[in-house]
Amino acid sequence: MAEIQNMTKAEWQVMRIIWTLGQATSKEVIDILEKKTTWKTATIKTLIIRLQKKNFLVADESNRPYIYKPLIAENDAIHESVNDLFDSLCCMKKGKAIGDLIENSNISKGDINDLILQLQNKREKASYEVECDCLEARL
Amino acid sequence: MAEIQNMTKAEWQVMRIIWTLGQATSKEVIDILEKKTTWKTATIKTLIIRLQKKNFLVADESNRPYIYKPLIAENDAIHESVNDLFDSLCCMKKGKAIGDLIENSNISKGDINDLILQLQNKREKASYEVECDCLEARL
DNA sequence: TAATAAAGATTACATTTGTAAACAAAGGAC
DNA sequence: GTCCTTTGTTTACAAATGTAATCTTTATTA
Repeated sequence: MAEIQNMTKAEWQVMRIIWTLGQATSKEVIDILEKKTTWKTATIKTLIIRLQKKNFLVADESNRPYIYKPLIAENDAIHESVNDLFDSLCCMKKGKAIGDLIENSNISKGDINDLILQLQNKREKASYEVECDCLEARL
Repeated sequence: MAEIQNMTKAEWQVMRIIWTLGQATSKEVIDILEKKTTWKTATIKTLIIRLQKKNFLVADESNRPYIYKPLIAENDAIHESVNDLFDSLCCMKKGKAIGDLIENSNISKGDINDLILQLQNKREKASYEVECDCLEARL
C-alpha cells in the first residue's frame, strides 16, 4: 500500500530547495522561501511536516536542527507529475502541447539535440494519425 | 478581475467531453462519464455546476434540457495547465521532462516533424547551458 | 390531467490545501 | 543554572475538492 500522494504546488517549492541543496535544515528552506514568497515561517514549517507525512521527506533527528532529506528523486517526481498531467489530456493534443512547452521553455543546445534525436527515432515507428479517445469508455 | 481559477482533474474530464462534442447536454456527459468512471450522476452534475461557476462552461437555458458549451478553448486550457506545471519545475530539468513526455506519448508523424523543425529552429538561438534557479529570490 | 420520469437546484459532509498562530522543548548566552 | 532564541509540535480555520443524497421543477405518457 505505497500510498502514493501528490505534491501540491506549495510543497513542490519546498522540495525544489531540498533537491537542489541535497538536504537542508528548516532554516535554510525558510530563508530561501521567504525571499521567493510571502509565506510566513509557520507556513513553511507546515509544508515540511506535510511532506514528511506524505513520505517525500525524512528528517534526520539525530541532531538539532533536524536535517531534511528527500525520499523521492527530483527526476522521479517530475516524471510523475508531468505524465500525470498528460494522462488527462486528449491524446490528439499531446504533440501540440509538447510544442507549446518547447516554445515556452528555455532549453540548452545539448538538450535540444537530444530531443531531436529522440524524435527522429520515434518518427520511424510513429503512426500517421492519433485517434481522439475523449469519448471512450475508459480514462 | 477575470478571476482565473483552475480546473481540477475531475472537472477536466467533463470538459474533454464537451470540447470533443462541441456542446452537450448533461445527459450526454453523464452517459459517457458513467462508462469511464465510477462517478454517480449527482457527482457529474456538481462538476458541471462548478465549471459554470468558474466560467469554463455556459448553459444555454432557452430549452430543456440545457445545452452546455465551453467558454474556453481546449487549446487554451491545455496551454494554461501545461505551462503552469512547467513554471514550477527547475528550469534545468525542463528539457529532460519534455523528453520524458515524448517518450511516453503517442504522437503522430506529422506532429513529430513539426516538433523537429521547431527544435532545429530553436537550436540556433539556444544557449549552451541553462542555469538552475531553484534557490533564487523569485519564482 | 394525474402519475412518472428526467433534469436541474440545493444541501451535505469528509478530506485536502493554503495559510498561519500558539505552544513546547532544546541550545546558547550570561 | 536561568533566560532568551531557535527549532520543532500542536492546533486552527477557511476555501477548494471529491463525492453524493435529496428536493424541486419540467416534461412525458397513460
